[in-house]
Amino acid sequence: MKSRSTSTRMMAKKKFGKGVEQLTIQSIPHHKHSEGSAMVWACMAAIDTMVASGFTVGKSPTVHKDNLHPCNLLLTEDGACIYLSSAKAPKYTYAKLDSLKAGSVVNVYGVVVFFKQPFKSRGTDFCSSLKITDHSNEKIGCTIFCEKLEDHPKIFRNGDIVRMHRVKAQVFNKSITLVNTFGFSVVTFDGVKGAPVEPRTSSRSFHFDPDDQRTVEELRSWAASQALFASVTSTVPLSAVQPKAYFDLTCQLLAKAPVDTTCTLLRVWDGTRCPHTLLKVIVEPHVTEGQLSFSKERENLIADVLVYDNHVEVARKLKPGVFLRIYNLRAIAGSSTVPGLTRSQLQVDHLAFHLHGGTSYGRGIGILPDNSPDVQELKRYENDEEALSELNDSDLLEVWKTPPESLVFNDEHFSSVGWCLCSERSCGHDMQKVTLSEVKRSGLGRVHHVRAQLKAYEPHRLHEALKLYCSKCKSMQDVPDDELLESIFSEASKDCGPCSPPPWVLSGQVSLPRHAPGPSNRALTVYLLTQLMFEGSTLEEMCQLMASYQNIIPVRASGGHLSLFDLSAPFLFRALGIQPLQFILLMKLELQDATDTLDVFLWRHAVSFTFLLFGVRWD
DNA sequence: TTAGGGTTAG
Repeated sequence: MKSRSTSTRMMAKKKFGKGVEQLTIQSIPHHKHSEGSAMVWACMAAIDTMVASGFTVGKSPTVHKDNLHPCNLLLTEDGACIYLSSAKAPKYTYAKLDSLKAGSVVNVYGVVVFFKQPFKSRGTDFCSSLKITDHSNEKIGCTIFCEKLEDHPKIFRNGDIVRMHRVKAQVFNKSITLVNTFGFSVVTFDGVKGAPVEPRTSSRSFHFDPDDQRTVEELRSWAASQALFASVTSTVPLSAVQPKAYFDLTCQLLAKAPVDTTCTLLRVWDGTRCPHTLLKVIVEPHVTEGQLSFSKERENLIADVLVYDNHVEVARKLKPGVFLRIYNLRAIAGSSTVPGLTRSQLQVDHLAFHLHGGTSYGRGIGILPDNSPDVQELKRYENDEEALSELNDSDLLEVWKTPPESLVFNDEHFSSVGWCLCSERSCGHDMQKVTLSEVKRSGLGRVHHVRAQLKAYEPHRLHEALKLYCSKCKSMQDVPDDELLESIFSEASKDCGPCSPPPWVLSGQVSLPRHAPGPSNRALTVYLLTQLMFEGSTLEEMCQLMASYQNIIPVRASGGHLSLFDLSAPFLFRALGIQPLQFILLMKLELQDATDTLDVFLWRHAVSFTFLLFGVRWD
């Protein structure tokens, strides 16, 4: 076996995988050399060329056991060499998507504008369906059949960039489509401009040179300038979920349990708190995989997701702890369609999450690798929540973690003082970043991504971020301290004088006790109004009573005495139009970039995360 | 071979 043609013919007897021809290389002691030396030329999947010289060809002693090639290459100790011919690696050329000819096998680059996670076909393979585009603006559908999931494109979001080798152009419904063919391989890249160009692939080796780097960066830049994704779904955290909406959820799986043959429960969280009350599904503890129960604080952050039909098989393979993106998840409020599963009938108005059967609109479950930027971001949120839980003893924190319900800011109020209001909104991370001056020019009600430098922020102490907010008139004020309270009373005392009280109020005079501070013999005007104090009522009952009575105060029996609830309990003085104030957290950031500066308000959870981020004092 | 994007109806 001295010639290249001989060796090539020999290797063709056996194939391993698709297009890979292989001989085993063994090292043996010098005295066992046999059958002369050989120079062998091998081509592995037409990618890497290897030249091996000074080897001995021998019969494989294990051919009947391993069913591999009948010959071995035996490595001698006298100058045998292997030449890995990276310089001779074929130079790939890539077809533009508007130049595809039916029947041709090509290599292509493209920006993903639609994709489905691999799903089981009716045949032997998993099937990936995607649509890609490039500078030509042609959009080409692609169908990838591979038996192994790891051979499929690792696409996580629209905008990702794929490079495919050896796909065949076919005509279907008068349009060109691409289907994988013999020797197919695919590599995927993050589509975010400026992100590292790191290939996602399970291949042990693949071709990548500076031209590829340039191509990826050019496609990123081009895609950023195009409106490519008119997608109806987007990645939304639990804190921004809207009932009835379809959305993509990036989350961590905490536990799972089969519900029946067509439905599996996934218990997930993303570190954010959904403002809606979430439906909780009952399952038998012995069928639950993962943690069975959680603290009350954590439970409030966990979403129960019901996945159906074809997704049950995918869910079966998931391990608790894994990071997921659930595509085309649906939030449904008022659901009573989980028979026998709800903990009580009171859950009928709670928010349920369903991953319906089928793959329409990319519906499916994808596993995110731990090193993906999305997972890193998720971990930051989750860690923040962990930190908050540990500090749960603080009264202040309790107030902080109890955001008022239905808190709605009035945009006009803030725009009138020239400040930009950043309310809690969802935004896809594939949004293009804009400059601060563009934000200022774009008007109210828009959602933006900006990258800017923090110039200043206030307050510097957490307790100063706590404000009192009126949901009725939208006003906001500092929490009064003793000094402020004193000045409020002092100011009000100057306005004392005769007035006409409402007819349902009794009025009179009382003398201050002799030992009271201030001038002696002072008399104060008093007004008496009827108040109802209720003991033992539920919140719901209190709310019902408020519709019928003017003034209501909830009370309790404490140590044999009548006492008030703590200040967080609602009370009502409708007679004088009093509206209980709510605690909120507010923080102001001053941002700057090359184009402008911008004052930004953060509120609710955004403040807590920012304080943690800045290491601001908690006292 | 398979699928060939375009919502379950729990």
